[in-house]
Amino acid sequence: MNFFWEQGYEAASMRDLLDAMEIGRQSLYDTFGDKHSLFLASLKHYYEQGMGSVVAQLSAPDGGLTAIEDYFDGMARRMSTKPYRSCLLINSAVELAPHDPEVATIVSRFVKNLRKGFAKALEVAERKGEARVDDRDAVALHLTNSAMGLGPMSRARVPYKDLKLVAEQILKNIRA
Amino acid sequence: MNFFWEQGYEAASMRDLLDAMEIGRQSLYDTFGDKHSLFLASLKHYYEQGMGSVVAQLSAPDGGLTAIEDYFDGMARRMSTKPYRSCLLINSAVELAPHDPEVATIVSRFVKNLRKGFAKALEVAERKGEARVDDRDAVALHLTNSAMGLGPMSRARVPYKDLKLVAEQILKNIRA
DNA sequence: TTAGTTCTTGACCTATCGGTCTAGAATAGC
DNA sequence: GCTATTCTAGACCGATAGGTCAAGAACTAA
Repeated sequence: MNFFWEQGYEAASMRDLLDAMEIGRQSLYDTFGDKHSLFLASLKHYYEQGMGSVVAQLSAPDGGLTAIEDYFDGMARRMSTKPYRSCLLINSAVELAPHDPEVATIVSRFVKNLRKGFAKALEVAERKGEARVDDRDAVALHLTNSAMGLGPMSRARVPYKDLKLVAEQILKNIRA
Repeated sequence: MNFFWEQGYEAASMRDLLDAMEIGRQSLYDTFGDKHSLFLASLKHYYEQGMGSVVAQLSAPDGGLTAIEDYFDGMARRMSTKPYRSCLLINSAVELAPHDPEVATIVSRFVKNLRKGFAKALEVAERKGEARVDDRDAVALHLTNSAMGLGPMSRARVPYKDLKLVAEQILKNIRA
């Protein structure tokens, strides 16, 4: 997963992956079948063990604006650590989704969940009086778009301080 | 250029490129050298003949808010036309920039110019009384991030009406 | 101890990758 | 009409891609 995350799908050769995983060739093929299946397993793992819980925290009943802030701060920080890997789901959306239906399905589900998460967080924030938005769904969509933007930004080597500035600006726009 | 734009760098084989370009194999190698040089030529062409002028229009002395609006509307529209190609510069940032210094340089220059363009448009908008922003550079950065977000969004098949909604929301945030 | 399973090693396979070479066809300039 | 350059067609190249096979090593359980 980490290797695909850094290198992308096509640029990661099975040789490199085997070296990185430090297992035997046959073990890998016995366990995962082929490269594409291995990638799908990686992407699902990333989603379920990684981003899934991060997205889920947006829907926390006591989250609200803090949950949104944590999301963007966390993303900005993760995006800016040593190997600039961006986010595997965003990378996959760009590189593979157009000609890989299975990847497209996973990516699409992620985007929908993220959008729902933001909508929920906004709802809580409104109830707590932290935010005031006229069209909650449109704002949730805008937040989703901003989240996706951080991927290309980090790969373009935009430094942490600027990503942090983006995160602050996003929050400023919805804060009451 | 169009083929790379749709398929990405690695996924586009020289065979496919030759078919798409409808020229002889040797003509291509004589003219461009190799695949990587061909790609760089494509990316530069895309930048100079395509995005360059779009970005430049942001700095138009009479642009202001309208220029920003046109930029996002245009992007949303272009992103949503038949083959969902996103933007070649954003695609390249994600797929290649981390391990391709030459691509990284072009992409980085693009991001900087886009940011400057937004800053200039905001300056004009403020002077015309169309917008009021507290930290112009931070807002420009935020707009840049939003622009980058449209790439992954379109590749994730988010429909036009939603991208349009994102564009409207962006404008709403800076309008006076 | 021993039988059965799992893991590792590395030789091996075919297909395709990017790229070269050559010889003929077309197209220019004069 | 002739020469020189450019383009095309397609055979060809080594390297490497993803993937298979077979045999031995290591571990597990009774």
